Amino acid sequence: MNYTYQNRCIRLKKPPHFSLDHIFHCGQTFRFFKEGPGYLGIAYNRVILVYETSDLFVIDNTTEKDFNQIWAHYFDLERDYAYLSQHFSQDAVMSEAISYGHGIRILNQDIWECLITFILSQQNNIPRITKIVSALCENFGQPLFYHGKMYHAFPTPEKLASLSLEDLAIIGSGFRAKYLLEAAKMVKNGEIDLDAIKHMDTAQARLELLKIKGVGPKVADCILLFGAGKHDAFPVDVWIDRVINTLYNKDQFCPDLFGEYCGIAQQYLFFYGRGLKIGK
DNA sequence: CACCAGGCAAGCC
DNA sequence: GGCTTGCATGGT
Repeated sequence: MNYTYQNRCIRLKKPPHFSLDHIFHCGQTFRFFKEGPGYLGIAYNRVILVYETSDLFVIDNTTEKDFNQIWAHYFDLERDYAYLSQHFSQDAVMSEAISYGHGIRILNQDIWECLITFILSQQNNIPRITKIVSALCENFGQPLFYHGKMYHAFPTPEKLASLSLEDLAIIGSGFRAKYLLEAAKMVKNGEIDLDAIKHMDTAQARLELLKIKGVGPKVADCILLFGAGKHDAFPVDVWIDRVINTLYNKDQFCPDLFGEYCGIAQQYLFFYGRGLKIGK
């Protein structure tokens, strides 16, 4: 990949179909926040500051090694979104959705973080999910420092498994707290092997995730798509359901319409449906 | 006040 | 198997 590196800062030519605003506002991650010209975020126990210009994508506070081992994959830079956009656009609704949400990419996030944040997402709204995840990290995550300011990593399974319901009350997650603790214990004691799940085929990985209380079909699909690199997972939430009912013939709609990358198509449909309040 | 939020588990039939 | 109901909390 063609980039320059100087002063803990990676600069590369902005990939086609790349928009930080849309990447961070489509509800896939809850750990990036608008700051100055770009976004400050925490992932993989690191703080980064990212921004884009008309022709550059810049990642600050990193190293060449981290860029190559973490961030290039995190931002899905190796994938040909131009081809995918063109492919999806054969469908008229998708063509509109892609135009509306141009530049969305599916981030490759840590699967443990996805498991917990999407358990928290059920029957909840995005601003409040963000608030709860922030409280979770601030109270139980390892401190990280950037420009003299303190941030927090996502808490480990071991840390979360060591907590009680009373400890967790402070994050205000309501009835979901018991699911969090149980999930953390299953990961800690090896009953659930998240790394193994990433190497299973999608159907088998899904069955594994469904063993966790608080993880149903929709949350499992979000974990598969955002945390396990399973781009054929197609999460159906209230917005996708409205889009299908409003803009497609419900009886005929099938995710396979978009093939092995239907999960990426889903993200465009979600952003489009939610943004325009389609079907509401 | 009622209603909703990137659903799910448990209880019914 | 499918259908219904309760669920914590905060925002509108």
